[in-house]
Amino acid sequence: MGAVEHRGIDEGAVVDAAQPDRGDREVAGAGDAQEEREFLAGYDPRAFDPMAVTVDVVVLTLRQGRLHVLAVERGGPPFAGAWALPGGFVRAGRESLDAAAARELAEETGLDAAALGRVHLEQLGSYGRPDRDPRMHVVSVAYLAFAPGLPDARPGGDAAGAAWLPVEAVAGAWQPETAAPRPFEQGRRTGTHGGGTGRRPLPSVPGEAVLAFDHARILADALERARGKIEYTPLATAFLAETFTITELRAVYETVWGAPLHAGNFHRKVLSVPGFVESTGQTDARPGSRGGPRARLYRAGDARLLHPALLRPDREADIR
Amino acid sequence: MGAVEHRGIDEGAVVDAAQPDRGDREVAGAGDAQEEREFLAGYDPRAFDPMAVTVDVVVLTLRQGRLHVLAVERGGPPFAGAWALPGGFVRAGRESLDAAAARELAEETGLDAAALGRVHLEQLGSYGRPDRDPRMHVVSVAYLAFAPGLPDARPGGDAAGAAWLPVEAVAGAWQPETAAPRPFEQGRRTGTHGGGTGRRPLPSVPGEAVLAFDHARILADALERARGKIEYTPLATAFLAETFTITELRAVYETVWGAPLHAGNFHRKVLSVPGFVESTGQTDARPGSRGGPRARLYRAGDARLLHPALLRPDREADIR
DNA sequence: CAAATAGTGTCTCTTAGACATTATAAC
DNA sequence: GTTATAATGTCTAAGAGACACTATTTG
Repeated sequence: MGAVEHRGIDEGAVVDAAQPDRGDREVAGAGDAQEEREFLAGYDPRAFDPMAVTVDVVVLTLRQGRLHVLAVERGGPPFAGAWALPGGFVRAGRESLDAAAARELAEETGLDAAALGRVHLEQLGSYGRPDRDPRMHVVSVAYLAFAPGLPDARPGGDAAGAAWLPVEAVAGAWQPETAAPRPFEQGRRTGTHGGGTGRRPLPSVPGEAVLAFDHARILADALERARGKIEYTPLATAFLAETFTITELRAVYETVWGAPLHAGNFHRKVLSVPGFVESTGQTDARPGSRGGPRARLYRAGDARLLHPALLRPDREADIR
Repeated sequence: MGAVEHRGIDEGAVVDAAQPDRGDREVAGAGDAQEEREFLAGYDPRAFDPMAVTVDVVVLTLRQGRLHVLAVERGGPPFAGAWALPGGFVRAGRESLDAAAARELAEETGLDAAALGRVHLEQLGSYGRPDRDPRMHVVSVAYLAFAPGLPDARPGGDAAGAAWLPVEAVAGAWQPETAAPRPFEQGRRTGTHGGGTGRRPLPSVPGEAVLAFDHARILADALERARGKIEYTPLATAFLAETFTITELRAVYETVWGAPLHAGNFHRKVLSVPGFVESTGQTDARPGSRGGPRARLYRAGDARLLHPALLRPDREADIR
């Protein structure tokens, strides 16, 4: 993704010689249009191989100038004791995917409705390799959340523990081995991450947290989405309190992108994009600890897209 | 999605006062890490409310200078006789989501592996409102495909018919009522499209095709994704044959974006972006029917991202 | 010949980015 | 005073877009 999106890659691949083998189809009978009621009355939802649907949420926040992800310690098998993304099964027939993600987010963060109202939550993508969970075929719909500074994590639900992990300390997340777009799922499985076997991932560099299932892959995709998203939306403000300084906003970009930005140019750019931030007229109560004038305070503007977008530095290198 | 993604909006919302009610959690027992094997042996996948997972594919192509989407006529209930996106149930335990989408694509288009290799296929997003399918809670993982000119559609699988529908002729797809980002699913249901009740959608403007389920919403999201995707990737070439002229490429952009582009500037821009197209040294065998020089032929280059990206005209208007 | 199209050249305006400068505060 | 930071100004290069122009083909 380039300047104007010079934006993150969502996901993409070319079909590599799909092999359409015949199989079961679901729609039973060929009743008339009128008699759908009868059809539905006799419909047996358990006639298929069972599948489960979960939501997993990648909650990102900034703590001490570093990007952190919320992780839970699994209290039961599979992967008992391992770190995982917070998530859980969707309640069949009772909630939508978005509602399930919002519920998991609320449960695991322990935030009240007011605080949750400032959290950005969006769907990231779905992950459905048959072997990604050893119990059964589980399709996980991953969500991505941007949260402002939050209190220490506390276990919610069945989790044995919860913690904010620095994303650089998660194996395979910050710098995924594959700079290339994700290879088509059904094809080659040469990559090492993703826990493709459903077994516990192999130990990695000491000090690095290893995530259960394919959650390292999900986190890597989430980080790439986040990097792209703040280019063309004002969602970097979702990492900050209701009012913030331009310097704090710049710190968000520098942390998420992992690259320093020019303070002066960034400042002018942010103020020039319509609707990105609006002035509060206030100045920061706690001035810089090492001198300097009090910074002005801003709040998020009403724009939902940045135009022109911000440009991530040094994109030429990884274009191809 | 902006310039560099001035790119399409993927999806996003703010959690509006989620209501976390307690409920069943899935992970049974709290066995030791060592005994996962025993746990799995006694694991009953049917212990949950049943859910089904389908894939639906939005196959876009250009025919006679208009954007078309592949649709099938449903052969059985629900929505028997109505148009729908091609798709079907994922084979539990036997295929990944990507594989299921590729299989459906192959079945419904009838293309061979060679032709499929030129089709771009990517995951679009998942749709999981509990009432989107009257049979049961069905989560649909939607995929988006860009295909070059294809033969007439023919029914595959259980479909009663298949056709390429001009997207402007599909109710609620080309210009969705909500210019705003999709409202959070669990919240307000004021919109008219999506077939939220699970019943057959209400009749719309005569001559407009009405899609079953929430497929109009999926198609609308797919079109927005497509509009953004061709800004920062060279995937517009996926709509064309292996070799093409710059004018043909421009027609793709004009059709997908629904806006005319300046021929001269577009030409220079395309040739200036590294890796977008590469020359074949050939010229078009069939020159323009109304005069003019023979156009040079190009093929897709090796870039996966365009840098700098192409800019969609007139984005200022719909920023907020 | 006229008309239409492919491809290139020229100019202007906007923007990104490098860098300098001024102002304000802590020490 | 020195040092650090906030905020603004200046300059250059690149790119977008408007427009003009030439070349090549059909009829």
